[in-house]
Amino acid sequence: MASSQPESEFSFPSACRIRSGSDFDRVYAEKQRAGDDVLLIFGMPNQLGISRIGLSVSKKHGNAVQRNRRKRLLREAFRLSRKQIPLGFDFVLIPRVVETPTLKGYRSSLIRLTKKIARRQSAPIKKVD
RNA sequence: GGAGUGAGUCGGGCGGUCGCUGGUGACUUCGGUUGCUGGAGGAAAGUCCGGGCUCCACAGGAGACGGUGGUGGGUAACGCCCACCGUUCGUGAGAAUAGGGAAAGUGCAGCAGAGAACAGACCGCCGAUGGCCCCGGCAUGAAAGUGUCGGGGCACAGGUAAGGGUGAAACGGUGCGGUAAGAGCGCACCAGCGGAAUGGGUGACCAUGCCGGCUUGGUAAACCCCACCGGGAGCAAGAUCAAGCAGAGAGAAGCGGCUUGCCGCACGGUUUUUCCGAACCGUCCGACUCUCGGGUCGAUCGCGUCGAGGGGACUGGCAACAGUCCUCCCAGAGAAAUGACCGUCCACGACAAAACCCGGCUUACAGACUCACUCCGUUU
RNA sequence: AGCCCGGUGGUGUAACGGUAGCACAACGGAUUUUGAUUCCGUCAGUUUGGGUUCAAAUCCCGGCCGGGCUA
Repeated sequence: MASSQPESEFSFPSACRIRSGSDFDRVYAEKQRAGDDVLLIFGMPNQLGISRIGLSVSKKHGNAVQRNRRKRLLREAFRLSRKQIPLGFDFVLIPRVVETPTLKGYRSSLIRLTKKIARRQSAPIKKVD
């Protein structure tokens, strides 16, 4: 990802998503996690210089519409908060079962928990301010 | 105006900002950037049927197993749809209907009840006939008695399914005759069953009268019989390419002889060494290279411009639907695209999101609207 | 996404179409100084809606819930 483009700060290209099952398994195997009332996050550093997210929404959240709703809110939260999220990590986001999820809640949890994981990692990480 | 029945349509709108994604054009440092444009449903759902498509299997027939079950149409096909018939429900518009066969055969019916399937006598009724008892007459006899006729009684044999009660169901109903009491025992009408006939209908079936024996029950979503249909699996099907790993063959650097572990020659390495030559070791495995077929991760196709497609008009048909012409191209992802925020309007937005594609069925659903029809009330 | 199973008290399980049993658990009582054990009793169920049948946990058709297999 050394190439630089005039890409908007709020964009969300497909390169920022974890796409393969082996990547998911690696993140789970690292067992670095942080959580609160609305979210549970697994994380580990990658060597890409960019942070990626993967989503895992269980059937407990309801039907396909309810599950899609939560995934979209999480993606939106990530997209709008990319400046505040540490770079160079793979995160797997698992929402907890909540009746009415909100974008605000997901954004604040996402920022707080990803920073928590990044701080915990002893490996040298560069942060965005 | 109220209540309702049936069929159908829609299922938040508009504007802005930031994003995602397919197609296409331009630019490109080949990473992308950018213009235009498309981007969930009536059920996308449940996966209950039917097809297309793909692979596997496959001579034909019968049987087994499974499914369907009024009739006639529609359809690629169906368990779907349309029209009609029968039955049941509703004042009605209409609704529901797995609706072939029980006089092919087998089985089943708890409890209650007297009796439950070519049934049955508990109470009741009768007791004509037979039996027993009493009284009287006559005959016979010396008498006891016996026989016979008449009258009365008992309810013993027995007769009786009209009445009671049980049950989901009790072997037709009403009336007259009949009888000891009764009974389709006889007759009339009604209901039901069977038969042939006439008329209508393609048909299911309907209508009409006639004849028959007087009755032959229920259950096949029990086994079964009859008719018709069905090969199996499913896009995680399947096809192409193919890291890695494993396999086979060949090569580099081995062949020959026989006494089968030795000899001969060839080659490679080490030592001695300028070279030749000599001595020793090796030419076994492994590694390496090439080829081959199979094939995992992954990639591409399947896969969405072309379909049993959508819209419109006309024609045929009661309709489902079919035909002709014109017109349109209308989601295509792959950890999986439609979202977020702001403003604004209103009946404040239900159920719910494609994953190979179609035709149905079933189930969920805030509300809004259209058409046709029925009943009740009011006015004229 | 496709395919395939199952559902009986709180739990584990029985029941040719004919009164839904059994064990454990829970509760109450007796025995015991108390508790355990033992004995007696009580409570509680066919996942749900229809249909067939005189009668359905059972047969048939939908819904709901749970589980499994296929990369």
